[in-house]
Amino acid sequence: MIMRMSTLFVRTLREDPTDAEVPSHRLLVRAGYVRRAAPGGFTWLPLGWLVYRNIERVVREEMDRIGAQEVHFPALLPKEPYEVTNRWNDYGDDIFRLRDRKGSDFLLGPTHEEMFTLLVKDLYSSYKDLPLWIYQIQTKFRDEPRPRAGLLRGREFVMKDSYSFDVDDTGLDASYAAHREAYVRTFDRLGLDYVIVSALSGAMGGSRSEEFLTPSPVGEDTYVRCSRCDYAANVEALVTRAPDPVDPAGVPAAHAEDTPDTPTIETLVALANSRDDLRRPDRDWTATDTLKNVVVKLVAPDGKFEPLAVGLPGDREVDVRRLDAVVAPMVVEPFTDEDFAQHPGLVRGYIGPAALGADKPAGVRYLLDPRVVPGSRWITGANEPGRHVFDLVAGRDFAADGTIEAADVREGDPCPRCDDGTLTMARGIEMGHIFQLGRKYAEALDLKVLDEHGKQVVVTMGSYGIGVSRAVAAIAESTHDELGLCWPREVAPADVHLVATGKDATVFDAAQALADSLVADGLTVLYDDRRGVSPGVKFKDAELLGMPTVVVVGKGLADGTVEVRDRRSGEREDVPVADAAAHVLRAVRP
RNA sequence: CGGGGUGUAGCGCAGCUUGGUAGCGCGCUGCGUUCGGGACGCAGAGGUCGUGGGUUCAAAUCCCGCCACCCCGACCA
Repeated sequence: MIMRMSTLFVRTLREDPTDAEVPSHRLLVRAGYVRRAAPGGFTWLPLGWLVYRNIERVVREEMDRIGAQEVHFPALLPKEPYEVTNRWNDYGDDIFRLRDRKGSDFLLGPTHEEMFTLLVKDLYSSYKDLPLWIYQIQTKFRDEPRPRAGLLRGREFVMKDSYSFDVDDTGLDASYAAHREAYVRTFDRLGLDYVIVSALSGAMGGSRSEEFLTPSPVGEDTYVRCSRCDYAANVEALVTRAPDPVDPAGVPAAHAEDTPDTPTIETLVALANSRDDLRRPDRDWTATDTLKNVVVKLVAPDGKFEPLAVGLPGDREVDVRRLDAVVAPMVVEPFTDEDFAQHPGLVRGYIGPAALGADKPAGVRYLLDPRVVPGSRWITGANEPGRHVFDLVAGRDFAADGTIEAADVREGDPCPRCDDGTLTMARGIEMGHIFQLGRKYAEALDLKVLDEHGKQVVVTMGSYGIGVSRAVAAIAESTHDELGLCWPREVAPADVHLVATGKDATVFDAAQALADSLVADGLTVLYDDRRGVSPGVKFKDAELLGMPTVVVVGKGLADGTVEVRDRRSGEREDVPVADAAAHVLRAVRP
């Protein structure tokens, strides 16, 4: 195929659009790949659509390779299946709901677990039919509170979502592994750098789950990696390494002390170190010795809420993102003055374990950070203004309703998997997510098959997503340079950008002949055949548009040569016209 | 949802304080010159000044509401 710059539906911009902040958004708009059409919605122009389709092709080929079969659902879906699984409510304001003329409720699909489950139920009823892997590449709709960063977070986007159906857990493991392999191959082919991290399954429910993240400063996910082993996790899914339980023998009985004007950890520690009767003989008290109890409100999708107390070492903060991820679909809100007024048992600034727990009068569920192990010794609130308890021992003096992962994660924290590794943090763009759903949807929607003994068994499922439209931006993000876009060969809109410079007709004749020859070899060519456009403009455009190989036919033609450039490395080489086609072919298909 | 900023031609911006003919650069059209790193001259086309209301003889400009975009926070595959 040949595309001519003189007729191509594109307009490159000399200056950056002001509403675009992240590089991929800026460059995709500047280079004429996409245009914003709606809040969180983009129009694909020819070059952008070519990249999009290339990515889609790679994704499709790798799904087909493992034996997944492509289907296609409507985007406009009925409410009922989503009511059965409760997601009509659990998704909250994130789904687009609409009503038809008869008053029936519909939604624009944010994801399709329910529909896939019902489709399989509709057609299959025997273990002999399983495993089954089906997928679609479909536009999804989510009413994001704040679309941002161009294609990276829109309200309308394209996702490849696939679903596996197995009769037992062993089968699910195999399906999961097959998809994981397919994703590895897909992202390798797309030329994306990626990290596979442990993840939470969030609103989807289920157990094992991993995300494919492309490291990027503009990414919205934070992940950790171990400095020694291969542990990697989204911070939301990080499991804290708990210290070993300690023997509390020798710790004095708990005793409450007057600690006036110590509403914060800092003031408490300072006071404890400044008073002879409270000072530790062996060392100073630190924030790590204190047990901070933070109360928040958990709000359910239906608006009902309950208080939750989180107990954690005083040097840690509650990370709302982590807490939120753990309590989904409930959301975390601050515990306000009015809320404290409703719970007189909770003394702001001096809350202690004695008042907390589902079984206590206040009835506040109490969950502990994993670092608060049995036998550990704490300074904490005495539930009276200006008083704290010392030498309160976990397990001996107080208990909680369980543990929770809600404390902030820091660089240098110990690795939860190996003994001497520490964690480093980075940001990434979520490109893919694979998880084992288990039987949640099959149970809710009653998807069962007969096993070999003639018994009804609930099917177990996996769900696997790739952000196809997001990948366009993610690849642009991770491959561009200061000159413009810089596509990997597999996804570039054309193999070769052929630039003819000057006004000499023989140059254009030679360029046309070379273009024809390359096309005959099966390459796609973007040919800058514009007359009267100065060479500088054409070179700048070629760099901005980002085809991997640029061929310049111009002044060298007098000596019988053309120039072949590699967009990424910037290397240039003059080659005889007669060898040009073969040379380019080798560059494109090494 | 809270705080801040911005909406004027396809893109980037000035004009608003102090109300009175809507401007500049790029891009676009025509003619001529130029032709390997975003050329030049001349002549043009193109704008409900985000939107709805208000004040006024008169509103891009002043006042109020709404919408959109960007940033920070909150929230979010």
